[in-house]
Amino acid sequence: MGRRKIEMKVVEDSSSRQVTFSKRRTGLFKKANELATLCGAEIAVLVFSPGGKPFSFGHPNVESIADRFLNQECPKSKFRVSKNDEKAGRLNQQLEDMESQLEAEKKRGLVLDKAVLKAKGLPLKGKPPSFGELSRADLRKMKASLEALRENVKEKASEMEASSSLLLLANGRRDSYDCC
Amino acid sequence: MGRRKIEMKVVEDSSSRQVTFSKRRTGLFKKANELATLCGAEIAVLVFSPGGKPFSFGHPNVESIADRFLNQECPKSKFRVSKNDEKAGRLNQQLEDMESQLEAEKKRGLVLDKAVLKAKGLPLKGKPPSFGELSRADLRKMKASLEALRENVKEKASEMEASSSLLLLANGRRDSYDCC
DNA sequence: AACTATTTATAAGA
DNA sequence: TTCTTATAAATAGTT
Repeated sequence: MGRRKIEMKVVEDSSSRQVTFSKRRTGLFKKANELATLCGAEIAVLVFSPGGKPFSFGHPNVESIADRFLNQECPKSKFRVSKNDEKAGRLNQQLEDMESQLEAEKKRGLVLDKAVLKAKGLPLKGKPPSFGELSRADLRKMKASLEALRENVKEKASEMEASSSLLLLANGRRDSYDCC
Repeated sequence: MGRRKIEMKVVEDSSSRQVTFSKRRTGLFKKANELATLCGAEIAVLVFSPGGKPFSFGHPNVESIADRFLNQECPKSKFRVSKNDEKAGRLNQQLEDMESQLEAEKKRGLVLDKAVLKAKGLPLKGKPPSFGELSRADLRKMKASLEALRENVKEKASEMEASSSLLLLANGRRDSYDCC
């Protein structure tokens, strides 16, 4: 879609590849956002750049979508690639509200308030850890999340939601210790 | 992108919305595939249609992406928690210092005050720590995190969000073994 | 980061 | 639904 048509194969030049990645990732997230907005669809996009850096987009948020998929595709199939599952779920449509809220926050340039508030309330929902070992794992996550925050706090509105997910995980996932 | 430009708001007509969803979902997956192909990126896209039907795209597949995350984002070597170093009281004081420092950063355009307040309250607010060990660990973590925050609060947040997303997915998978 | 020439995606229409 | 086509968007190569 530009001056020339390009072959659909990996871009050899490292520099060009990085540029292409940046442009196309932006485009992909924009498309995802439009689909969510126009159709009231729930969408989550997870991406690892060629350099191994993670990016994501979620509407209304990645976490709920992931949970939803996991819960209904659980029976054996779990996650599969490019399959259209016919199992029906429930349409949750307060997307417009989210949109405008995020838009307002975006203008302020800062969108972590909600993430924080949300994260704050969730730790209580997890199963109470019996031993310090579990909490420590949580805290490790928290540390990681905050370090990430340090590196990266300026963002687009759409990214705020995923942030909350991270904080949520950091604070609430008691069962995550066994992955580290 | 067609005969006419359309408003970026939910398509009211149910039929049209369905058509738009189908077309755009196809387009989104195509874009995701191109990004993966051109840049060697790993991508997962999860979508719930307005009717609640799930669709997904993965390159190479969602699970591998989650696993990849776990392997690189949860190194055991990092974020170790020392057992007993400082007293809770002192940590609290440090947290407060951190808070005021962040307050200064806020004026520079970074709003993390709420994050700090939240973080500060969390350890004390959660389940009453039967073992002081937990509280101290919490505070220690928070302190470290906030120090990091103070250091430098700027970058792209997308990375951390993706991390959370993938973490969630990974955890979700593990959690769902029960019902599979 | 910006800027175009082109290629793509897609809103309407059939 | 699938195809067609006029336009809007995305973006490859360039500055």
